[in-house]
Amino acid sequence: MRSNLAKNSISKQTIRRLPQYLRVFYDLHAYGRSLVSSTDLAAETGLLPIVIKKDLQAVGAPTKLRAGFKVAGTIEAIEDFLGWDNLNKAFLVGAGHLGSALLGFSGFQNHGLEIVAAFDTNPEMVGQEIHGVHVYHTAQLKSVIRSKKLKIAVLTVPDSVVQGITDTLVECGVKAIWNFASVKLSVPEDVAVQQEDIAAGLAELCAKLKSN
Amino acid sequence: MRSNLAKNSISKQTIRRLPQYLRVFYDLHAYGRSLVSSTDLAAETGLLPIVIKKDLQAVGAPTKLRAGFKVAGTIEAIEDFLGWDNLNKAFLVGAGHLGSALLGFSGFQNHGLEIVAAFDTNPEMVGQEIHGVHVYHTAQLKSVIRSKKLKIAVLTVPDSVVQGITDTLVECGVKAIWNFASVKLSVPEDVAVQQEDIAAGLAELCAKLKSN
DNA sequence: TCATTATAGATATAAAAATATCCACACATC
DNA sequence: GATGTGTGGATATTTTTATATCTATAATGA
Repeated sequence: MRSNLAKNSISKQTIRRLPQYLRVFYDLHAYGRSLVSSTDLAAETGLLPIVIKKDLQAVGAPTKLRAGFKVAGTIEAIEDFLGWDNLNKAFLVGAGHLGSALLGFSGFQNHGLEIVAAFDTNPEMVGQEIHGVHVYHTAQLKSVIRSKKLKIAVLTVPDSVVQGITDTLVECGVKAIWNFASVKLSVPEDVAVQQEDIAAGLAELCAKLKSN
Repeated sequence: MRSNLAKNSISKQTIRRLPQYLRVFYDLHAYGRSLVSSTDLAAETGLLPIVIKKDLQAVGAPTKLRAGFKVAGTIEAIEDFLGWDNLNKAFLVGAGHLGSALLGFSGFQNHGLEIVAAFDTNPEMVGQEIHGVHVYHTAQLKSVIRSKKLKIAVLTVPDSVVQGITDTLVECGVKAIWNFASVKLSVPEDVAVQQEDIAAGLAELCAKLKSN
């Protein structure tokens, strides 16, 4: 029951490394470098040259023979692959600690994401601006999503309410959900969900610590 | 050049799923369930029964034949594996947006982590308490770490300063670093580093969105 | 008592990802 | 001009991870 779209078979791990490459290439570009080899990139990132070669090859990064990858062209290739060449409008539900932190993370501008609205149920929040983003009451979700035609949601709400909110979002035509709650979401097949679990990284760290 | 400690060969992916299992098992325990089958867990988590079986088997979770996994015993097994049965004292450097959000995340108490100090250079922050945690000036890093004998660091500082701070930490005997900055850290072999990259998840979401 | 059934356990297979090896090329150096 | 060298490209291999299949077991219920 897998996706029968070939989807060019670019691996999940490769995709997760792309932002890292992008940051390095931005730096190189700012420094005026026009070419960079996979061995140089390896020194910078801690990855193996072969991994880098294959990853960049996978997104069609342009090269110059015997000289490495073209910096400007590779940035374009990665941004194009991820759809980060244009800003996608998104909204955030749950303007608590984590939500506010995400709103304050200016880095999203470099990552194709522009958060244009936030929602919360806390009366003290509603009507405020957090880092320049207006906070609506969650009751207004439907009308705002529909009027602004938003398709991408960032969820930083408590576990207990996240499925209910998700159902509303799906109803409004939202097609991508970035979920920071620790609950698996039920959504139709055509809605993309990315589950974040902060504890997963901590577990990894603890396991490493133990084995040292 | 791989780790020649056999380290029981428990996979990284399995480790990353353990917190998810732990949450479900806490719930089951709270509801009074004493046994649960992998098929029930599959329905709850969205994972395949076979994955769950192998993961729990890997940490030595106790079972009852034909009836499933023992809830209380499995909690113990996972907590024991991750070292989450005791609270490990940790500290946080960089009490900005993300840092404050992490300090406010009470969930760490369930994840073996107790943040007992925070550090920042912002004079407005220093001396304050954020969610009950005292904020010291970063200049006091060495003395506080040494007097409290802290071994685990959470870094939510800007990319530009993270390596410098890391060097100080290593000098003070810190053995585990959870790094939220987007920079690969250079540390001695005996220091465990877990790199978090928020953009990796976003990249995954964007790729999924594209292929739908 | 006996067949049925749902379970973890064990083993086997498949898929994904990482890594190694070799090659043709164009630049630098002499 | 010749030659050595570092590059991405292509291919092959190994390792890791996910998934499928089969088995013995013990509770259940007729």
